[in-house]
Amino acid sequence: MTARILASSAAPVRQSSVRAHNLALALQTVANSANPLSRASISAATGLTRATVSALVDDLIAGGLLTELDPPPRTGAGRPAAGLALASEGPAGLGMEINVDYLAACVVDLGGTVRHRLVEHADQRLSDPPTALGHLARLARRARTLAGDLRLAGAALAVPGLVSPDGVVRVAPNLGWQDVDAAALLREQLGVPVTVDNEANLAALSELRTTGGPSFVYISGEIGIGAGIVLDGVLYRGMRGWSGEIGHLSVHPDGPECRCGARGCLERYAGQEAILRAAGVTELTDIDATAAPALGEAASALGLALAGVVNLLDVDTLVLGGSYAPLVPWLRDGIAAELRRHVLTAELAPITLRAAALGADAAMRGAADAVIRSVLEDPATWLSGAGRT
Amino acid sequence: MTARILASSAAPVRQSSVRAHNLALALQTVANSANPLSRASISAATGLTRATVSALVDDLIAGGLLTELDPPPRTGAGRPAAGLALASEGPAGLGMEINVDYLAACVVDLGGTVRHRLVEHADQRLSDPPTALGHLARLARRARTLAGDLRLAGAALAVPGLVSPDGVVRVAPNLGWQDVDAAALLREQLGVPVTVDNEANLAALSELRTTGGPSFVYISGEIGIGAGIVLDGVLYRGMRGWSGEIGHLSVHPDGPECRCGARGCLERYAGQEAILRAAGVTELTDIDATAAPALGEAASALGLALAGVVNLLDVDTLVLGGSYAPLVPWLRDGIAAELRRHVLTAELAPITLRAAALGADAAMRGAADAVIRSVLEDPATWLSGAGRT
DNA sequence: TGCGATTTGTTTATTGGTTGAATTATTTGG
DNA sequence: CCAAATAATTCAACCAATAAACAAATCGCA
Repeated sequence: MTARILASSAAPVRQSSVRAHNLALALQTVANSANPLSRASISAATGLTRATVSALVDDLIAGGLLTELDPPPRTGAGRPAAGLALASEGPAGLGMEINVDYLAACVVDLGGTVRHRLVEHADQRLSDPPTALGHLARLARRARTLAGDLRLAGAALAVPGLVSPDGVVRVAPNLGWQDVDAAALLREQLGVPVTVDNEANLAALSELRTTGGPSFVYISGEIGIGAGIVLDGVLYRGMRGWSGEIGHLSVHPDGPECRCGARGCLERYAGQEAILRAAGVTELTDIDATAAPALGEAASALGLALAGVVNLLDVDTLVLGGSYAPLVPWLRDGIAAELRRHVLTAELAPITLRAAALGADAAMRGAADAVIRSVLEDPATWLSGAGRT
Repeated sequence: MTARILASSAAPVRQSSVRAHNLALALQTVANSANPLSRASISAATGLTRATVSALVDDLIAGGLLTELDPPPRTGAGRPAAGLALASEGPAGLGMEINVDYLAACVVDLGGTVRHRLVEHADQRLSDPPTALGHLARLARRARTLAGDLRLAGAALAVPGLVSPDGVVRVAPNLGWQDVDAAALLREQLGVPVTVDNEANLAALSELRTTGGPSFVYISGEIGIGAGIVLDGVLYRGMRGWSGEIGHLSVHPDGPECRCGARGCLERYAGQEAILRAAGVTELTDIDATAAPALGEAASALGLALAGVVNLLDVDTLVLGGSYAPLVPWLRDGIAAELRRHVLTAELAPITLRAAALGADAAMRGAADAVIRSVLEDPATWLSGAGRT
């Protein structure tokens, strides 16, 4: 998690941006530490003066982003340090997800703790977008109340589809949606700023928080197949927010026809439906070691596609998430074999292939994370009072 | 070209970094303008005060990065503006390239003008790395002298192979090189800092300077096939500098065997050798409209691979360079057809497919550009006197 | 020819923010 | 109970940007 506030663009830098950057730096130093930090250790870690850190921390405490812990952990001689930690009663993030057969919402505090979580199973293909989003908003409000009415810094929604940067769902095939302004609809009902993003992108973000290396690709195996791309610690969304659409990479150009019109797409071999059919079961949870050999074709199709991803992006880690996560034991060898065969640099450096840390909640958690991440990356805006609820 | 100086990392920001950023901002504003700018127009373009801009410009002129033009372009009433332009006698970049059958070097000034250019045709597969680099260094020194002994900000070398960030050529199959510390060898002989990069990466950089949109992928068709990835105006090199290795993407998993050991790699269909064979000629320049139909297989293989790239990265532009550039008229339709078929978002937004602006010099020019780009992005370091020659 | 309008560029006092050194606060060890 | 050690705060100095006033150079029009 790097501070990028001054980075962005061709904007001039004034002194206030310096403060904004350093506030973010101090805050993130605390956020990235497992245990409470003292002002002195923040100073040591960042290179800022103790005087500066004190001033920054004062602002952060006054703004409700940090709290001073009463029982400071003490060692050796000298005045004991005051422990600093992210304020659990500070601004929280509301994460939501809508998918084919459920709605979900959760409230996550600054420290990353899930304060409340609600899931409602219901087939969303039947309801129209405003109704579905109305249900979701109600669920979210309930979650918020049950979490103790924390102030919200914002909300984010994970959607299985293509989303424009302005929060409009351009197309979500499995929901039957097209050009739905989900951000505006939810904003109206929740009264906080709402961002909308593809589920794979947000799931990748959650992975970044929990165990992420700087660069990896998260493969989300749901009904479709998507990928969230994290490069140098930053989620890459693409020019229009449509990156990571790997479900229709061509695996066998002369293979069976796909619903997208092309032939031999990855989804035909490694989509949820294809995997269930190959294993001869109707539920993913029914798959066990005896069904594993049947997954060989899915694994090598995935491996072929992922080899292409690694060749193109030079990432050293692939994370299998969504419905792939529990199947990793049966998929790993088949994927790894294709990676060895097709990745040019496989001999120069190993590729890590692992299951996602979070399960089905990944996208929703990533949505909440995206909100608190925005606060951690730009505390100055929060402190100035803009966007408080 | 965006200023990223304060961006980078978890570094504290002091006042001097503010100055560094704003120096870069002012300088780049001039660099990105087609005609000379006044201090006032820099102020208007950046949002910085006229007073601040004056101070910045004074520093930049004193440091030899900008010059004041004597005949200022005048319009309307008011005190005439003093024209500011990049100093053509300021620090220059030395760009070098080594490839299978030639060595090349050029000197490019701050404004992007090629001041001198030398190419020496010779088969490099016969000579060992130190000898080849010695030849190259001599060529570079001659180019430097013939360009009028400009001060150099640095040098960069384009290599057809995998290069580590520290400038070591890990493997360059067509040169027969392995683990060659090209940066150190050249540094010793040239007396300036040397960076080394993959030829496709640097060619992409040259394209960014000349006509680049913010995000595109440059496909370099040489003996092998590589890609340079530019995302949001920044060259993405990958975790270890090995991004863009698309030559061995799998097109037909059951296709003919490739020298890499796998089957049906892109290179087998669209590599230089495959294209010559398909067209039934021995020189690329012999290809004309009559040979065009024979390129259908190459085009669709390329299209298939590039469709995957677009699906993954969501870029809106593909630039065909190297030996592909002159073939674009015969390749375009075949590639576009596959893109239409396989790119999910093709209906939502068009994909631009075009030939590279620069020809065979692209990589060498990109190398020189990389050097002057480093000055434009961080003028403060140059002004402070570090790295002057 | 001369004078006001206009635009460019510089000067000066002010402000915001970091720094470094000195100072205060609070503990451990002898 | 005092010295050593470490944490945190205070305060003068400094750096860089800002705003506003000022100087410079030209045009337009009488």
